Amino acid sequence: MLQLYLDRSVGYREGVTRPEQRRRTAKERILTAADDLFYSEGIRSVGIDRVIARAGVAKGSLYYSFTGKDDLVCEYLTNRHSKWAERVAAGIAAHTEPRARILAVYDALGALFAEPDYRGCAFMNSIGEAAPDSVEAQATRTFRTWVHTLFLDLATAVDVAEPQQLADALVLLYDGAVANAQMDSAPEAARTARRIAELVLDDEVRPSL
Amino acid sequence: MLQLYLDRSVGYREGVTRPEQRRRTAKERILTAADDLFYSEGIRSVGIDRVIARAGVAKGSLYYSFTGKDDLVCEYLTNRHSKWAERVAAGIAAHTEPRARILAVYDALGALFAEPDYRGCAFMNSIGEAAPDSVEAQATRTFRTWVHTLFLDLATAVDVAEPQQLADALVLLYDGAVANAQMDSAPEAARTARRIAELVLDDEVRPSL
DNA sequence: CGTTGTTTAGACAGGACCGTCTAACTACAG
DNA sequence: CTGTAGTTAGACGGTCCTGTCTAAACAACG
Repeated sequence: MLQLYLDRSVGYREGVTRPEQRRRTAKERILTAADDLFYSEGIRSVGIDRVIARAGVAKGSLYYSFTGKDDLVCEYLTNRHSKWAERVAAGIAAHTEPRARILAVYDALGALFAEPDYRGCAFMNSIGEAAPDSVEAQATRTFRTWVHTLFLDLATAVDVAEPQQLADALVLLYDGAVANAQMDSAPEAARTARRIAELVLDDEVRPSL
Repeated sequence: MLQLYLDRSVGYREGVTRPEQRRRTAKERILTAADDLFYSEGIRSVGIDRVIARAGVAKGSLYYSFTGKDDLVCEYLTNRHSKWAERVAAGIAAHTEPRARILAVYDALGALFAEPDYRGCAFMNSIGEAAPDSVEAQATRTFRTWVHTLFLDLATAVDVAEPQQLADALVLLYDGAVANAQMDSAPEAARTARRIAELVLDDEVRPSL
């Protein structure tokens, strides 16, 4: 059940915190603040102090809810993963034909890229400066296996000789769209990827006729 | 002309420094050490002290040759850019037919991915945690314009209705291969990208017949 | 009421990191 | 021989960051 905290904002020295945030738990406020800051400025670039200032929370609350920054980072990435997975699943579920279900992923990318504060894939951004055994690297690995199984499942549903090969191509197009959209601030990359994906599908399906 | 420094390694407390490095200028040693460390562990993850220890050089030498870490980072990225541009240009120059010249870029990627210490695109890695006005961001912007003009030039050489559209697709495949190869440690991504590029070329050229 | 779980403000230690500075030494050019 | 450019070792200050700790308040529940 929801834990409601009464409005204690009266008499508080005001920071960036907006009033609605005040009704939520400290952990929730920390997580949304961390998501904002980590995603827009980078995990290593943002210190604990920035996060708690943004959340309007005491430092003790952070170390009460999380074991440390790594723990917070882990939860940040896990949330990013699950939210995106839900969104993609919803996009896919809107279609029944295997081919349309594949293309729906690129449409989901297009909607993502169109968001004003889009700044690339959180995992791609984190992995560049991360150590191989860091929480970032671990979260990225599970994210990548999700991407691969997603496309392999979708590729297996269409009648094609080598689903793995098709899946590899689709993953590459997915990655290309994401990287392209970030580095060039080019949201139309999703449409380009989708167009090429159709080409690949035509090519993989036709020859078996 | 070359500035030769006599072997002063006698009696030096030994670090990681190998003997051949001792004959080069401090600036050169710093740059190769920085390249090794920045590329393999990330710019922000590697401190000045690590770099000078690896180079076997005094801290003063670094601030004698560079104005600061940013300056070193800038030169590191610039070198990465020019070396890669040379390599790609060499690969392209080996062919005369426009189509083959395009595919040569993906072959160059394949050779790059096959290197044992490949760890992705230095620019993609740096940009994730970089501020919009940082030297990393600036170097990345010039790198990206190089990528775009490269493919646009190549695309214009083939007889196609919309070279820009073809170039966009080729850039996306390039980015996809790079991202894919890094995140999944999958050097075969270059072949996948090449395969799809052939498909795109077939599609863009044929309809005008 | 008292207890337990949650939150606050802030001080503090410890470490990493960047950059400056000094004092001296080496190589080479004039 | 003298001066200049390059180089060295290391100390130092200042900043930032993570994580711990304390003392106190508050909320919910029994």
